[in-house]
Formats: sequence, structure tokens, C-alpha cells
Amino acid sequence: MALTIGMLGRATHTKVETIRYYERIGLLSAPGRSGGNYRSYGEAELGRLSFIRRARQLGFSLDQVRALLELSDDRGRDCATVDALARGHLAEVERKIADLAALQRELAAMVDSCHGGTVGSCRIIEALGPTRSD
Amino acid sequence: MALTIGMLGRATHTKVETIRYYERIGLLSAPGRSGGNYRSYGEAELGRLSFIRRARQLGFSLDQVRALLELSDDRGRDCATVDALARGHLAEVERKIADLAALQRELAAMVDSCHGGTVGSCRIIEALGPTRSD
DNA sequence: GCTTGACCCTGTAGTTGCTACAGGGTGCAT
DNA sequence: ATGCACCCTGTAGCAACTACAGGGTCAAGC
Repeated sequence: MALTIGMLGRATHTKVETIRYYERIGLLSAPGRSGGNYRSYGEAELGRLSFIRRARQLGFSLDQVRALLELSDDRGRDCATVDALARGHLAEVERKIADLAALQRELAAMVDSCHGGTVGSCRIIEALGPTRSD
Repeated sequence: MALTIGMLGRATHTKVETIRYYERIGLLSAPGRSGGNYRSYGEAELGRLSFIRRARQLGFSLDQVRALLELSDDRGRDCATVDALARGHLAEVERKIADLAALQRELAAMVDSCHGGTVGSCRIIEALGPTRSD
């Protein structure tokens, strides 16, 4: 069961360049080469890359993914660290949601206040300029 | 009323480097120089930079800000374009909120399922690995 | 008048997480 | 043998800044 980089990419919905990038930054280790210097992947790499992609989809940064991978390799260890990492990320996501919600309210109010007309009297432009003197 | 770049930065909560960056990419035009080749700003630049920072705070991209600035300079024009831009951005923000909310639900479920123990039996790690065979 | 320190200048490289070439080599089918 | 899909390396680009390095300027205090 040897995969080329293209096959691995298709299996994990990952661009070939992205896989090479992960290798370059040390998130994936360099795989074996076969025949004409092509990368050759197996089951293990498929699992690892799937893990990475799933974590990325959940919004973990590459550094967080790196930490999760390291932790997950040490199966005997207490999973409190993993839990803390996930909880931290969750808190971050919740903060972002709150920020965006505030933004959304402001934008909605801005858009609502526009009743057409010219830019000169546009409430949106007005809302952006704090002191449009003149 | 001439401002140095540092004063302008303090007045608009903008780092000096950021102001120079905005000038480099043409968002701010090059100001006059005074004395020993220092940039010298006036009321107009203060207003323009405030506008930019406010729009950025509201999550508009620099390209969107550039468009808004161009539109706001033409005060006789119909403000429908401004409205469309703001509405488009609002829709984008709302999409982001929905995405993050979905993420939040998944992360919360993941974190909830962790009841301590070792990494080997950690539900979080399990949730990330789709097919951790073996 | 000379030093100290805060400020200013230019130019370049780093950040995150990829993506997109350019300029080649390989493998398989026709 | 020739086309085509795929692979290789290396480098540069995206957003939107940020952070230096290596200098020049200016006002105050001694």
C-alpha cells in the first residue's frame, strides 16, 4: 500500500504543495522515496495527515496541531494537556464569535441607516468618518 | 497644526510603521516634509487615517477601504455602491459567525467528551483521528 | 557645546498558512 | 517516440502588518 503524494492529497483533500509544505516545516517527517525519487507514503502517514487536516478544519493553528500530535504520540500520558489545549482554543473561538457579533451589530446599524441619496449625505460614510469637518 | 508621524500615530492609535506602510501601498498619499526630512501631516490626513482605522476595525479589507475612500471622495455620487459594499461585508461577517458557531459546537462536544485519563483513551485525540487503526 | 534620549529616516525581512509558478525529470500508454 | 499526467526542487507571492538594523535630527539639560 504505497501512495504517491498526489494519491495522498486526494485521500485527504490536501493540495500536493501543502503536503510538501508540512514536510518542510517538520509537521510531517520526510517519507521514503521510490523509483525516480518520488515520495512514498503508507498507512501511518495517511493517518497523521488526516489528523492534521481535521484539526486544521477545527481551527487549530499549526503550532497547536504540532502540540496535539506530540501529545497524541505519547499514549500513556495524562490527557489533561490535550484537554487544556482544546479548551483554550474553544475559548478563543468563543471570543472571536463575540467580537464578530459586535461587529455585525455595528455594520447592520450602519447599513440600516442608509436611505439612498448621494455620498455627500450617506450615513455609512458619515459613520466611518469621525469628524468630517467641512 | 502640523503633526509628526508619531503624533499622528498616537492620535489614531496606529503604529508609526503602519502609517508608513499605508503610504507605501498608496492608501495615504505622501505628505510634505519639514526640517530634517520628517513627514508632516495636517487635519486632512488625520481625518483620512481615522477613516481608514475605523473601517479596518469594522473588518473591511484594505481593498474595501480603498474603495470606500474613493467613493467618499466623490460626494455628489449615488451612495448605492457604498451601501452594496457595506452589505456585502455584513453578509461576509454573518457567514463567518455561522462558521465559527458550527466550530464552537464541535469543539464544545469534543471537550465535553473528555473525562480525563490517559491520551491513549482520550476522546479528543480520538475525535481528531478519523481511523486510528491500532 | 556637548551629550543624552526621544524621535525620525530608509530598507529589508519576518509573521501565518498556504498557493503558484518556473524549469525541469519520470512513468506509462499509444 | 511522443504525448500526457504526474513528480521533483526552489523561489516568490498573498494580507496586513510588525520588527529590526543602521543610521540622522532635535530639544533639553549640564
